[in-house]
Amino acid sequence: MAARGPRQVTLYDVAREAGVHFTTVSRTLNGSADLNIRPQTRERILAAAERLKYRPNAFGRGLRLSSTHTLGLLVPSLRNPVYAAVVRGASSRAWERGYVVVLSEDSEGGLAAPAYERLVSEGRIDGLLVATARRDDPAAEQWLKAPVPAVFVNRRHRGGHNVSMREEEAARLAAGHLLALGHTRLAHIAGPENLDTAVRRVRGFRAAVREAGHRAPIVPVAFDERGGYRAMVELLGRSRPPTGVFVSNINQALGALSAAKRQGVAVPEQLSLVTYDDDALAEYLDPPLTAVRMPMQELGERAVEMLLDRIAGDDGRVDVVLDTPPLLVERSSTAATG
Amino acid sequence: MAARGPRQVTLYDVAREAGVHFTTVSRTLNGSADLNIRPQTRERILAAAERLKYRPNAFGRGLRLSSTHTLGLLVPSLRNPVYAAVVRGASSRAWERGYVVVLSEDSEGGLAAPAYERLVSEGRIDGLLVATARRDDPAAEQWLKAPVPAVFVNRRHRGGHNVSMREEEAARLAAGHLLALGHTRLAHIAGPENLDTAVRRVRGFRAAVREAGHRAPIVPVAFDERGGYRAMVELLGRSRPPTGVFVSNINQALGALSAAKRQGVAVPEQLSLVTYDDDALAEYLDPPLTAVRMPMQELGERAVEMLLDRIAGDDGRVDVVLDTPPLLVERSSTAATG
DNA sequence: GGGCCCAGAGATAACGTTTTCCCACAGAGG
DNA sequence: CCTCTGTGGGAAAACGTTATCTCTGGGCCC
Repeated sequence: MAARGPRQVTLYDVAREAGVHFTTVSRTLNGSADLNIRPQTRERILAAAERLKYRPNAFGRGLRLSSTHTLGLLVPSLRNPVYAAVVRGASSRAWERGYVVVLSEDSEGGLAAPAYERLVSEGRIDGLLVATARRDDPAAEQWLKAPVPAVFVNRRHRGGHNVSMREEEAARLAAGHLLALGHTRLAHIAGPENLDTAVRRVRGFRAAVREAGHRAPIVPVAFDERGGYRAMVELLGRSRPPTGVFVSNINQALGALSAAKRQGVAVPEQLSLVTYDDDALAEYLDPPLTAVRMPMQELGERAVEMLLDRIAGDDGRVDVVLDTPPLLVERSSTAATG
Repeated sequence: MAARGPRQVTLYDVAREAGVHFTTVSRTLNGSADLNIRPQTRERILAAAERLKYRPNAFGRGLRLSSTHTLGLLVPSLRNPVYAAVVRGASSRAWERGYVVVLSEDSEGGLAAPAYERLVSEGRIDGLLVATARRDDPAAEQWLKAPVPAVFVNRRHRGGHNVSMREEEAARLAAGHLLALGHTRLAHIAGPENLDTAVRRVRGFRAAVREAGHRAPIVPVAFDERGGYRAMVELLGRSRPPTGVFVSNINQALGALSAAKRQGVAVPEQLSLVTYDDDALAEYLDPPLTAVRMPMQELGERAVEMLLDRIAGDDGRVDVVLDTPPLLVERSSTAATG
């Protein structure tokens, strides 16, 4: 092995430098409750620690305290740019609190459960953020009675601790926008029916449409480009195709837009499109997509806070819904009916 | 705190169950070299471990072995879907090898260095994958002489261990495609000049164009939609605008395409566009983008392998270039010159 | 002046591993 | 009968922390 830098600085190194016992260093640095230390000694220790750039070894500390200062984060897919925002929010908030985040992607729906299983059974994490749970997921039940606390992100799980957003309202906002533009033949391209988050959007959309005295088809498909494409093809093939469509996810929106154009349907002239999930992406499509912006980064942050509370023993808040309201960002994919 | 499952199973638990000393369990499970153990005892131990689902505590083991079985991964931005593939490749390979990956995003160019600093100084990682280094990055130098080995991913750093792809060839492929279609007025929307990976693409593109007896402008901009947009506006504003453009990154391509359309330039009729980085995204744009597909997932996998070799003490391979050749995926954004 | 208390710090134990060393016992050989 | 050599496994130490318990002077009160 190539010669590398020196090994980590330990309490013993600092103690030697300061001329005290190593436990004294520990107590001083931790601001121990029964600290009876001469200011002068204290200064010497602090200076030594500073000079040597002492940082407590995470594994030594973890072993002693049986706390790892590490959180697990399970996300469905990193291909959805929106999850990048969740990851960012969670990582940065965790970082501020002295925690590290281990990410696990449930790309093809198989790795998350065993990955979690290993992280927990090896004692690597203090808690888990779950953004992947399906409604019928047996793994979710397992997480509930695991030795570490879990928080469901953007999912609501019975008996679990959840943090979510005002999704129904977001869907209402989108539907309301289309209705206000004079559209009466609406439709919703939804996510999988076993995803709580998708169901909530459906609920909001449906309620808004019904209140306006209309009915609208819901087409549930996978949360990706392909799903959106197929759903749009299906909708446009109907005898009375919709003139206003609310799409449940940005990847789907890309597919839906593509399908409309290939079928020769002009957006927004013949078809208005609103998408859930705002992202820089939406701005650069043709036409730029009207979108409902959701506080994804904040979602990640709050989830971490809730999890840290639970780790600290405070299980008080069970369901958190973010205050931040959905924001409709109007671009050029929606227009008044001719 | 809510009552949760029992604490972790330790060697002592297994030992009690099997009726032996706990160190005997450890040696048996690890297949220790000097294991002189009665087959019958061995079976009893294995069965007990199985029954109790024993998994060694990562921190106890880490402390003893001074190895964490954790790798750090620094990526520039998760918004680029291509990095999602790198993350996936690295995570899955690491997982197979019994390692865990800690992701750190260098979103606004500030967090990566301190994040790394903390991971290393707290003894949390055995090695680091760096996909963020700029050519002039002072942090990169620091990583070279750090107490843990680093591997640069998709970057080549002097004095470092690097794994990269056939990027020059990829750029040649793109340029060659445009030339073969009869284009003579080419241009390249490049990435930042202080990124090794961007420079290599420029080099390949420039060489191919020169060999064909032409000259072509290079416009270096940020690796995002906005950068691509501005670069395209600039190119189209020239007195002799290009008819064939090679874009260095999928996010840029989105911006470039958007700019062309807003300027009323038809793609591919008046302008052919090829992008580096293939992604499902490209398929659903209008028109679907011709792209050069690169083995991003394999890049992540190989980087992990190289890093694990280094951790094991094998510093043999210094520069790895993936064999997998770039693949031109022809779609509808390129066409022969009228 | 003797006991007491308190400041100021050292000593010890424990977290869960792995590794090295050691010990007991059996059978064999002299 | 005594040592010698394996065999099968126990004992101890160490990794770097933190929490608790203990020790040592010196000053104070009575």
